[in-house]
Amino acid sequence: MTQDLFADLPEEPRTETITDGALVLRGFVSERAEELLRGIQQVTNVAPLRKMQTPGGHTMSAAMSCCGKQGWVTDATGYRYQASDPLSGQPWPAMPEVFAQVAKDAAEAAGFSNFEPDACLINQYEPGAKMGLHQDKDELDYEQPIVSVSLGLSQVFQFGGLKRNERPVNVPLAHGDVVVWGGPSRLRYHGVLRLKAGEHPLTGACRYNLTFRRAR
DNA sequence: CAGTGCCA
DNA sequence: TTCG
Repeated sequence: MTQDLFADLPEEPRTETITDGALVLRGFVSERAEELLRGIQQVTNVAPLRKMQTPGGHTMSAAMSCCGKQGWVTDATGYRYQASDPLSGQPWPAMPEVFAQVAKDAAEAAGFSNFEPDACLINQYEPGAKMGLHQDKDELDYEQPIVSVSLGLSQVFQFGGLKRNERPVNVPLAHGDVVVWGGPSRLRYHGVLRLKAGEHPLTGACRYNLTFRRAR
């Protein structure tokens, strides 16, 4: 007869606090990952991933697309949310059902009830791609949290302070992890370090990040 | 106003 | 590597 040696041990903590109002939900979407990846495929078939230009005239290293009522874009004009894809002039693809559900569930698990995102930014990181420290501040209502889903290769997330000069903490994020931040942490600087080369059985040589926001 | 990039 |  086999004994369950772990039966009496406390369950592995699945939730980690980064700061007040910022949590990592480890493996929160593991079982819905393939469905999420199919959603990414559907969206990017219509609104292709593209590397956008910063207002300063530089090309971002992460390729981006969007779905939902609003999409985040950057070009020479600046950062903004807009309802249409500048590549096609068409509305962004609708947010797949599973996207909205995952975002709501994760926000709820982190203590933010009734989160209804109207924007989902899809970031694709290939080896060498990164995202410098920045604040998400193009949204109207800072009472609404940010929900960030990691799929594929692991990448180091940096979570800093309300000022750029505060040293960020490094948080390695793996496939299936979700980060939720809001409240006093809503405007904290954050970013990701360069992606290291690797292979993931579901995504190959890249990482996807879904960032859910209430833009309006 | 620039800017999730870049330089010193 | 940290800084603005």
